[in-house]
Amino acid sequence: MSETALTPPAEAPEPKTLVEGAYQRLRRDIIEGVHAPGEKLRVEHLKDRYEVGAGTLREALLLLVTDALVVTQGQRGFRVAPISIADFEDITRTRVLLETEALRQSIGLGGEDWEAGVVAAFHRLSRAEQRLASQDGGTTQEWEIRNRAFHEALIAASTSRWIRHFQHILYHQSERYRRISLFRQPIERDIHAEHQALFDATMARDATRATSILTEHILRTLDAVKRMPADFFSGTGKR
Amino acid sequence: MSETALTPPAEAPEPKTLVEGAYQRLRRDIIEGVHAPGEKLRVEHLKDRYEVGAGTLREALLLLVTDALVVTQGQRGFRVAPISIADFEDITRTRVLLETEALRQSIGLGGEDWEAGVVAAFHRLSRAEQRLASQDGGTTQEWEIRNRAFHEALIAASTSRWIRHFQHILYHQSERYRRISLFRQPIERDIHAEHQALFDATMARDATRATSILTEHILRTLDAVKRMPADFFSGTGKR
DNA sequence: TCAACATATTTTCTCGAGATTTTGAATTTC
DNA sequence: GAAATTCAAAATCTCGAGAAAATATGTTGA
Repeated sequence: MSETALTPPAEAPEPKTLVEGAYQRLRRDIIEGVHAPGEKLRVEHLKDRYEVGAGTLREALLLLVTDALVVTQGQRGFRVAPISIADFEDITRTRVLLETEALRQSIGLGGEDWEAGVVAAFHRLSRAEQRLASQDGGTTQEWEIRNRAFHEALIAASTSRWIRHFQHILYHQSERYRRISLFRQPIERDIHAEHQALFDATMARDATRATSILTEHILRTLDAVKRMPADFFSGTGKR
Repeated sequence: MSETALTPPAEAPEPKTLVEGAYQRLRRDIIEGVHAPGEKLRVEHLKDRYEVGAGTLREALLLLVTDALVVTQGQRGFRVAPISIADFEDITRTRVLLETEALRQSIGLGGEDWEAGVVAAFHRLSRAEQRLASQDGGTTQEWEIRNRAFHEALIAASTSRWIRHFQHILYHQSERYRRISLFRQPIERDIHAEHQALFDATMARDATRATSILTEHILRTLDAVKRMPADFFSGTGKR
């Protein structure tokens, strides 16, 4: 049994339909910057790249509106959602608000299954970080997936579907920015230390300390992006 | 110049396209319970009612997925999002989390324009409540619209687009439940008193008191729904 | 040289029909 | 009688072409 079978693919829930398939590939391409922020998404053009009909691609784009990765207005087609420092600051602070609340709930309510999930996710992430540090075949994409899995495991025991839903959306959003910041300034060693501290506080059921660490942890990425050249965001995809 | 021209219709931003038109009408029908929670939404059936093509209606349904008023899975079509007491409790508590934070920001940052907006919205709401109390041509729908306008005016000065976005979604959700509770137990006189207290605390820039009142105010609807017969939620639209 | 207008091209939006899949009923088998 | 299988009906998903709108281009006149 392969590893991907044990890990219900957090990213790819097996596309049951052409629309879902196009949706997933489009989403990944937008997050990875293949389609630049603000860029116009012409249906006729894209239907070749993703090998589906025009109507099908339109539906996929409509689904991306749900994730706020694509915007559409009136009769003027689709466009990749623009990015800006102000937007990322907003995303980050809202994420802190939701994710700390969810973590607080998890620590208060989580049972053994939740604990086991956190331990497993932390272990996986740690291994990926080791591999990344030693240049031993570790990929950023692998780390990205396991990082999200860890964050989601932390809040998995939250009773609030809605908080988890919104947190999911915001995580996708910040992924776009994180990718930019990593491009300039590769992963630093102390991210693992942050994760370790977060893990320890969580397992000790110390909600105050855990949420505090989580807040710092999330805000740190904001600082990294803030330090980037300001014109980085206005360069592409206008008009 | 009519009143609706001055008030950029918070509900109907002028459908520029058939999809948007069908989307708006469908959304209203779902919120009003024309399509019961859990009910299957057959495209062939609905395209007659809304007088659009099948593909167009599909796109409208996809847009409703964004608002989480419609759910879709794999190859099994569309369905009105189900409701439950647990879900409403979740919605309400998440709303409290977001809306109090947004109100706190507004009170801290809001300028004269924001104040003027709050005053105007409160005035409109008060008049609607007077009319409703005196049976003088006041409609519940009018009250509903102005109630939302008031709540949105309160947090209009928040810097967070994302919080406002999520709050907007949750408000639509709770509208479905509120409609049910009003059906059983009509508006009580003290709702106006709550609004008055909330208004006063906000204008006094007392963030602590204002958020406290807002929390109570929102939770009160939850209590009303909780007191309803439990089988109210499982009655319709199964399978 | 610039602005305003009219035209042409591109793009979006909309629709109906065909291919797949799911659902439901009837039949068969244990 | 209940479970499994088979077959028919219904519904979803998908596609390409035509109508409407927006954008780009070219022309005319001051």
